[in-house]
Amino acid sequence: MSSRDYLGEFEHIIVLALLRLEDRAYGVTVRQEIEIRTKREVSIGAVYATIDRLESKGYVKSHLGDPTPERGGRSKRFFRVTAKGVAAVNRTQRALVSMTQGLDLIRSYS
Amino acid sequence: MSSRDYLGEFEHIIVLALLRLEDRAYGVTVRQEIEIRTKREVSIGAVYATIDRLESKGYVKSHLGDPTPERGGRSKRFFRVTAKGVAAVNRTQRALVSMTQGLDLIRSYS
DNA sequence: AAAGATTTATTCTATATTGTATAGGTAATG
DNA sequence: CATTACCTATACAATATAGAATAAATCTTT
Repeated sequence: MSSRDYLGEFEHIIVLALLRLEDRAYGVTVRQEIEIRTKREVSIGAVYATIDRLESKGYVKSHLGDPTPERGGRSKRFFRVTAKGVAAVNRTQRALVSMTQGLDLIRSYS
Repeated sequence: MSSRDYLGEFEHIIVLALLRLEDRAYGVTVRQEIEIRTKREVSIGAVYATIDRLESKGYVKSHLGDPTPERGGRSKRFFRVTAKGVAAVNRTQRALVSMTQGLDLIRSYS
C-alpha cells in the first residue's frame, strides 16, 4: 500500500459527503452538503474534478439517472462510494485517529 | 477565511505529530512518530518540505538546538506549533467531524 | 592532532498528485 | 428560443513525495 492510498483533504470531505447522501448524491447535492455542514464554500468544478479523480482510482462509481419533470431537469450523474473507497476512508481516518489519540484538541474528536 | 486555511492531509498528520512530540519534535522524531503510529512510510524529505510550508504559513516555528555529544550529533532544528497552527488543526478536524457525524465508519471516530 | 570514515541531521531539487476556479457546453421545460 | 439545472473541459496553484546532495558532529587511525 503506497502513501497515495490515503485520501487527500478534499477527497476525504467529498467521500464523506457521498456516504451521507447515499442514493441522493450528485454534483449539486454534494456541494450543498459540504457547504451546509462545514460552512466552507465549494466551487462546483472542484467537486466534479475531485470526484472524477476518485472514480478513476476506483473509489467511486457513477451512473446516469433519468431526467426529472422540472424545468432544467436533465438527468443527473449519481455517485456512490465503492468498497475500495470505504476502505480508503477508513484507512485515512484510522491514521488521523491514531495521531490524535491522547491530544486534547476539539472534544468531539476522540 | 479561504479554503486554503484547511490543512492538507499530510500537513494535518505532521501538525499532530508535532503536538504529540512537544519539545522533542525535530525531523527524525517527527518521521518516527508518524511511521510508528500510522505504519505509513514517510520520506524525510517530505517531512521537511511540509514543515517548511507550514512554517511559511505561520503554523509552525522552529529554532536550532545545541549539538549533542554523540557521534553525528549535529544540532537539531526543533519545531513547535503556533497558536495559529492549533487553530488550523481545529478548523480542519471540526470540518471532518461535522462531515462524519452519524456515519458508522471506524468506531473510534465519533 | 589531522585525515578520513561514519553518523545524524538538514537542504535542495525535481516531479507527481491534489485542490480550485472559471468558462463553456448539454439536456431538460416553459 | 429563453431559462434552468446540471455537467465537462481546462488551466493553474498548492500540496505531496522521493532521492541526492550537503553539513556538522564524533570516532579511528596514524
